[in-house]
Amino acid sequence: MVTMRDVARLAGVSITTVSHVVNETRPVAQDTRDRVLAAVEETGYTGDAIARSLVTGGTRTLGLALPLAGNPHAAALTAAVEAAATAAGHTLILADTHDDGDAERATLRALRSRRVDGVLLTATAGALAEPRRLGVPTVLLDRVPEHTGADQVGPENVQSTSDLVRHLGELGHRRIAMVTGPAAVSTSAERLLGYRLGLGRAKLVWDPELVASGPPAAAGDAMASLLALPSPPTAVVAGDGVVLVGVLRAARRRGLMIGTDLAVVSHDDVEWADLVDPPLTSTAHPVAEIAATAVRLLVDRIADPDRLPTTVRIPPRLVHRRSCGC
Amino acid sequence: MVTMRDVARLAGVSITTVSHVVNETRPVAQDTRDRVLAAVEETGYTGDAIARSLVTGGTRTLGLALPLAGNPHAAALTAAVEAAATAAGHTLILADTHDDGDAERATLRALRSRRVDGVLLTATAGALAEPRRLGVPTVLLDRVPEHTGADQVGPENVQSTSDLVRHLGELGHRRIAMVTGPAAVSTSAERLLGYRLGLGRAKLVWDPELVASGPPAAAGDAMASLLALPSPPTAVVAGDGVVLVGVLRAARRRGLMIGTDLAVVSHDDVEWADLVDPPLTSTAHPVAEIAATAVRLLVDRIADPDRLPTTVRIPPRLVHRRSCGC
DNA sequence: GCCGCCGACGCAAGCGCTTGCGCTTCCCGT
DNA sequence: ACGGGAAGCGCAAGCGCTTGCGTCGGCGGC
Repeated sequence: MVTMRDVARLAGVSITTVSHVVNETRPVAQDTRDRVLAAVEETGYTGDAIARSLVTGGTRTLGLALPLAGNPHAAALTAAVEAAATAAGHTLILADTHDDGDAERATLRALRSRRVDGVLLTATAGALAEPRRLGVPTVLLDRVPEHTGADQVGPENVQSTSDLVRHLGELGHRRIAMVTGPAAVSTSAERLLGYRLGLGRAKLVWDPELVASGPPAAAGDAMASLLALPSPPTAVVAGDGVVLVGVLRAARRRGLMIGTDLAVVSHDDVEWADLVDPPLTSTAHPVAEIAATAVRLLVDRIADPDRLPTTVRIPPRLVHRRSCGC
Repeated sequence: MVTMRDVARLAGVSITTVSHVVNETRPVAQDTRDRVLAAVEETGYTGDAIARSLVTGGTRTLGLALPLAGNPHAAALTAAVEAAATAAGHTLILADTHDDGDAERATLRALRSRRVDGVLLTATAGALAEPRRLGVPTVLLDRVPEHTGADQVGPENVQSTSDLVRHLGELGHRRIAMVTGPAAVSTSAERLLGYRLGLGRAKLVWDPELVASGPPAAAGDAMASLLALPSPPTAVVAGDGVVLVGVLRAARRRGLMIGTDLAVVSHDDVEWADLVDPPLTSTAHPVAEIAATAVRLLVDRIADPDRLPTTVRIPPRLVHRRSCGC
C-alpha cells in the first residue's frame, strides 16, 4: 500500500501538507499543490479509509440489515438503498438478519463494531430496542411498528389494503379472503387491519375463517385450505408478492380461473404482474422513494442525533389490471 | 464508544491482557479471564474493527461490485453472496457498478481504499485489468471472459444454450430466434455461440436475421421486430430472465399463444416460471452454488495470492415445462 | 528600521488496537 | 537454600491518518 508518507516524500513536503491538499482542508500554495497532486498521481495513492476513520470517528458507511433470503422485495429494496446511499456519499454494508431477533442483535453489534455511521433496519419486534442501546443512529425500514420513538419509513398499509378490499366488495364479492405473512410483522398486522376496515366499508362481516397469516412459504398451503372450505372465498387479497406466488399456485392446482372463479388482488406489483393470465391488479410500492427517504432520514439523524423522530408512510399506487375480475 | 482501555481499567488489567482474552491469542489465568469477560459484559464492549484493521492490515470484509439496477438475477446473486461471505466470516460491502467501465474502476478504488480483503466483480470488459493494477484479490463473478488470468466463476453457457436450441430443433422448429443482452458481455456472447452450435447440431442454418442482442431494456422491441419479419421465427430462446420479460410482452402484444404459436425457452428459471401460461421451460442456475464457489475461490486467493487462477463453470439444470411446446 | 501580521507549511499528539519483548512471581529440582 | 524455567502480564511501538499549535519568512505601515 502506498501511504501518505510515500506521497509526501516524493513531493518533498510533510504528510500534513499532503493531507491538506488531498482533503482541501486548508490553503496550500499552488505549486506545492501541483507537486503533491502529481505525486498522488504517480504513486496511485488512494488513501486509507481505515486510518482516516480511526481519527475522524466517521466511516461514511451505512449498514443495511434486513431479511434478505428468498425475498425479491428485499432485493429490490437493497438495490434502491444502495443507490440512495451512494448518492449521499456513503458506502453500504449489507447484512442478512434472517428475520430473527438474535441474528438482528448480532448483526447490529457487528455493524457497530465496524463503526458504521448509521443503520437501516428491517427488524422483527425482538430487536427494536437494540439500536438505542447500542447508540447507533438507526432508521427502521419497510416495517414500521408503532411507538418505537425511532425514525421510520415504510409503505402505507391500512388505507391501501382497505381500498383493495373495498374494490373487491364493489365488484359484488361477499366472501373475501386474506393471506398474509406472520401477524407479528407490523406490515402484515397493518394490512390485516386494513382488510378488516375495508370489509367494514364494504358492509361485509369479518369471518376469521377467511384469513390466514403465517410464514410466506406456507402461503400456498394456507390458500389451499381456504379454497377447501365448505363455502370458499370468491376473492382473495395477497399480503405481498411472495404470498401471492403461493396463492396463485394453490389456485392453479385447484384448477381455478383467476379473475373468473377467483378474484385476486395483491400488494407488491411484481415485475411479471402483466405476464400472467389475467394480468394482476396490485399495489405498486415506490421502492426507490422509500429507500431515498430512509437514507435521507438517516443522514439527517446522524447529523443531528437529537432531532425529533420522524415517521414517513409512503402510499402505494394501485395498478388496476384484470385479476380482480373487472 | 467503550474502548479496551475502559474494559482494562474496570477489570484491573492492562489492555494487552484484554486484547488477549478477547482474541484468545495467548493463555490468560482463569480468574483474570473471568474478570475481563465480566468487564466486557458490563461495559457492552464490542471492539473496534477499524482500529483492529489498522494494525492487522485485514478487514474481514469483501466487496461485491456488480450491475445491480433492475436486475433480479443480480439481486439473487447478491443475497447468495452475502450468505456465503457471512458463512466464511466476512462482511459484505455492496457497490453498484452500473455496468460501466469508469464506474467499475472508481468502485474498485473505493473498495480498495476501504481495504477490503478481496472483491467479487461482475465486470464489463473495460475494467478487467484494474484489479491486478490495484493489487486487490479479485474473483470474476457470473461473467467469465476468456484469458483474463483471474479466478472466475460463472454459469456454463455454451453447452446449455446449445441444448435449449437442439430441443427446439427436435420439436421440428426450423426458424429459431435468439434474443440476448449486449454481445459485448461475455455471457451473451457465449450464449450466442451456444445458439449457433445448437443450430448446427439441429442441422439448421444460422440466419443473422433471427438474432437480436442489445440492452435488455430493448429486448421487447427487438422481439417485436423479429415477429414482424416476413418469415417470423416459430421459436425463440431468451438469453436471460430480463430479456425473457421483453420477449413475453412482445409476443403477448402480438396476440401470440406461447407454446402453440411461438415456442419460448429461456435462461434463468424465474420464480414465476410456473405461473404463466404455459409454464416456462428454462435453465435453472444454481445461484447459491455459484456464490459459494466464488467466495471460496476468493478466500483461497486471499490466503495465497500466488496460487494458479481457477475458472469454474457451473452448468444449469434444464427445467422442462411446457412453453417449448411439448 | 521595527513591529505585527499573514501566508505557507511542519511537528507531534493521538485515534484504539495488536504484538514482540521483557519483567515478575512462583514453584520445583537439587 | 538457591538457580532456573515456566506461567502470567505489562510496556510501548506503531498501523496511516487528521489537526491544534507553532515556526518561519516576507511585507506593509508607522
